[in-house]
Amino acid sequence: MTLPDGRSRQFPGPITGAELAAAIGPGLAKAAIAVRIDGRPHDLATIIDHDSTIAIITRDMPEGVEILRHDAAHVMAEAVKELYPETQVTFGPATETGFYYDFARETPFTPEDLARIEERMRDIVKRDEPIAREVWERDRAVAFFESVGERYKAEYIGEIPAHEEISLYRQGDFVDLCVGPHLPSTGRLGQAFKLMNVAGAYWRGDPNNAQLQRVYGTAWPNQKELDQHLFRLEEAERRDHRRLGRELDLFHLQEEAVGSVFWHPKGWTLYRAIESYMRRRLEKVGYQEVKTPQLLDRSLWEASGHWENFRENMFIAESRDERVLAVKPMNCPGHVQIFRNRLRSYRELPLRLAEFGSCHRNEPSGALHGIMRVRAFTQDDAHIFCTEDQVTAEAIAFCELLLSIYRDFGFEDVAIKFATRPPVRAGADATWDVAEQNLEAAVKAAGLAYTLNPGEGAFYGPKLEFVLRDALGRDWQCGTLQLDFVMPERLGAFYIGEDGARHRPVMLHRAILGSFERFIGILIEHYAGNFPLWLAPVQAVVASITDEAAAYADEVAGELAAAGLRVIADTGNEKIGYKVREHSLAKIPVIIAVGRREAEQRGVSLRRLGSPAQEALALTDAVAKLNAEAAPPG
RNA sequence: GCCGGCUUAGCUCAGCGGUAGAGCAACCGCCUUGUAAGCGGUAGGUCGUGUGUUCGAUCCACACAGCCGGCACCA
Repeated sequence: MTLPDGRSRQFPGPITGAELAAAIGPGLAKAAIAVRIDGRPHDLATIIDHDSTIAIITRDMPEGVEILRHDAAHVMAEAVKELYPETQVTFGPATETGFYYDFARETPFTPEDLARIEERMRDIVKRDEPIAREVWERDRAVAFFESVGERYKAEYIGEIPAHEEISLYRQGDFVDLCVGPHLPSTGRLGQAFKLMNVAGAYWRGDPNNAQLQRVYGTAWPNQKELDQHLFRLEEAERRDHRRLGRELDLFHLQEEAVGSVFWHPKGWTLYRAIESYMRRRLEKVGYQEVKTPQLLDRSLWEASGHWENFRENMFIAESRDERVLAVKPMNCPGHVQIFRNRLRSYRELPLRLAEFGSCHRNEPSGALHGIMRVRAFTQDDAHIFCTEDQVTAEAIAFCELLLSIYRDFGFEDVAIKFATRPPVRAGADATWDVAEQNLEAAVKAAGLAYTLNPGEGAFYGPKLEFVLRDALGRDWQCGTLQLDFVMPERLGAFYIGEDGARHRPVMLHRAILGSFERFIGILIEHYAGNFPLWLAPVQAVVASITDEAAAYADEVAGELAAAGLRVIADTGNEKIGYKVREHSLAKIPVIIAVGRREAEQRGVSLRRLGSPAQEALALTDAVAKLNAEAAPPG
């Protein structure tokens, strides 16, 4: 047996994973929950009867935690079957932070049911029931599950490929179809789990199927990690952009404009700070800003293919002469109109048209979420018209721009996904071959690592999806780069080449922030509302300590404002401690206190959000210093 | 859109078949203040909307809307 450290051990005959772990050491035997044999995970009870590469999987390894969570799902299913025998079990996998199990049941589970189920799960863990794997003959397994009324399980067996084993796992009186591996016994799960909530979920993810009851839980190797996870959830709640949006007076939402944001002065200041930053970054690298109509005739959407693919999600309007118009759900057809409005020469390529494009999409009501998923939003959209030869250079330049901009917003960790042709699409397969090859070559040329996201491309082309990781470790897909050979053809875009003939341009659809609304939501949560100085809606407050200093406070605020800072004066009749608290809660980055002393010396006392330290400065120095600090990056 | 839950003052939340309460915020006054809550007072609600049951509904039932958690969707 070859072990992970490269050493090998000899055994006289076949041995189980558990015995192997025990042979290595008692500590390992205790922590062991499964064994990896020649790269594949198995139960500890698996008999190893040939020379193999072996690794013991312990409960603190990522692979081990996944098994633990999968077992938690099984224990939950056992608990549910004991408490509610009429319930059918379906699927119950591990997730990122826990597990779920989908149950088929007439009456939905209530929160009280969850408490009962969780209690019973703890009993089952205490019972420490052995978990045993059995391989069954296919027909017998189907007959068995049908006989016990588990129709979903029986149906699923029929879809397991013929060459695969049908394995069942038995714990106590509960038997479940499962590939495993699993723990040796229910006691090994431990008690560091918790049921979280119930939700509806379609059988096999298909809305045409029955809706099942999905019970979510979280599970960890030990209580400490469970507690940490629950604390992270609380932290996420504290940072929730809907909560901070209200507390910081950034925006609100209301029934009369579902899915649209009412931006308040502070929120709009933040929005404009981001917009002007983006505008400057784009101009520097050769984009030209445009603005295209909100309403465009139906015929254009038919030509682009959007009418066919997204009709249900478009807002439709009618003009008085009975033309049918759609409120634009995206900007590309508009940009193509600008491109094809006159003859274009190859000398103009690459032509980069950018728009802070205000779009409307009639999203299903259940999809809406704060300002992250809305019906009215603005994209930092642009379309690059270029030749096939220019694709790689444009793609590399775009990736560099995107990563640099993400860094400026405090996102260092960015993953890339490569999304290939979807099942329903426009354009010939040969066109897709070329597009996918080009995009793959481009991302490789940019020297960036990516993972494949098969079948997730846009209907007109493959795409790169840029996923950033926030301060809480959550992933958000924001940027995109899409390579499109289809739209230029459908909308009749061409340019005159060096040879004097007409050629089709390639179109790159690209966005960095995605939507302003969503990106601002992400920023709020990433920074927990503590924006860096250049983004803070109010950058500084000048608070007077006594009435005597009020006039001077106004003067200081005036000087800072004249230097271009966003500043307010607080000359109200409150103690300085009260003012510091109020403005700290409002997350204003700089609080400047001025009393009689400062007024006499023309100085300020400066304090940063989150720190009790005070800094005494001359007014002129403070203005220069803050002004320099508040300069946007890039 | 689907499943489930929720909806009481600006916010956070009590409450109950006999038409409502707290804290914070707001407003007014006193205090003239030195770095995360000084003190006192005042005002504030068609209990999401509609229909029904009832002598009487914020409370019970039904419908609708919005929101929340998921699912599905995301050009």
